[in-house]
Amino acid sequence: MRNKTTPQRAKIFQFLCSTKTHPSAEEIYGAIKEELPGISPATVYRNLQNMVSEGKILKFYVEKEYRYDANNVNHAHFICKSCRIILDLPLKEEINGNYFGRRELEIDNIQFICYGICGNCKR
Amino acid sequence: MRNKTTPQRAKIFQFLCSTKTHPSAEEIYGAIKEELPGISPATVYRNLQNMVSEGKILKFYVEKEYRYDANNVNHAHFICKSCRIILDLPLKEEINGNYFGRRELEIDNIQFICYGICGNCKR
DNA sequence: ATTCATGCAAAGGGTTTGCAGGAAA
DNA sequence: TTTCCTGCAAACCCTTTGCATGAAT
Repeated sequence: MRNKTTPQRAKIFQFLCSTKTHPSAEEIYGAIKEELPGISPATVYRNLQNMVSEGKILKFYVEKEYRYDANNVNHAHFICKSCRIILDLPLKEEINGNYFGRRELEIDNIQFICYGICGNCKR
Repeated sequence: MRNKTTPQRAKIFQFLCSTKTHPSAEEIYGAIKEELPGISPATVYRNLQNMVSEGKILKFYVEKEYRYDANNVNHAHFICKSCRIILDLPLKEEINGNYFGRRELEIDNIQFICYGICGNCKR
C-alpha cells in the first residue's frame, strides 16, 4: 500500500468529508486537534498533500492559503466576495467531448472559481 | 487620480500586454529590470497589486506563485501538466443570465482553470 | 529488521510591509 | 509643502523539510 491509513490520516479525511466549508489546512488542524491533541501541523499538511496526489481530495488556492475539498468530482466553486462563503457548483457538461476535445486539450482536473455576491448577501 | 502612472508602472503594464505567457511577478521583475535596472521587486509587486485592485489585470495562483494576465475579460485558462504552458480559453456563454442567475449568484470575476495535456505534448 | 508516518523545530520562499528619500503636482 | 511612489531591507506567514522517534508488518 502506498500511504498507510493512520488515525491522523483517517480523522483528517473524515473531517473533510463531514464539512462543506472548504477549510484551510489551519482550520483542519484546529478541528483535528480536538480529538487528537498531539497531532502536529506537519502531519496535517503531509496527509493533505498525499490525498491530493492520490486524487482523493481537491485543493485550490484562495487568498493566501489552500482550501481543501473532499468532493473530488469535477466542479466549480462560487466565492462570495462579501461573506467569503465557498459554494460548490457542479459542472454537468461533458467537457472533454466538446470545446476542449476539438482543440486537442485533454482535461483531467478543473478549477473554476467564480467570485461575486451570493443571494444572502445581496438581500 | 488614485495611482500615479510612473515609468515603472507603465513598463510593467506594457510588458504584461506584450506577452501571453501569464508571467509570475518574478518573471515580470526580470524582464523590467532589463530596461529599468534600478527597479525593485517591491515596486513590481505593489504595482501588480494595484492594477489587480483596479481590475486592469487579472491574477491567479498556480503552484506556489501568482500569475498575471493583462487580459481582464472573463476567460478560463488551460494549463498543460506536461509543459506547463498556460493558454487562454474564452468563455462565450452569458454567465450571469443562466445557471448563476437562477441561484441569485452575481458573478463579477471568474477563474476557470483546467489542468491537462495539450496537443503538442500529446504528440 | 525494515519500512514508513509522526512530532518537533527549523528552513523555505513568494509576497508584503516599514521607512527614509525623492519625484511630482 | 504635500502627496505618494520608489528602493532597500526586514518581516510575514503558510507550507515544506530534516531528523530522530516510534508504530506497524
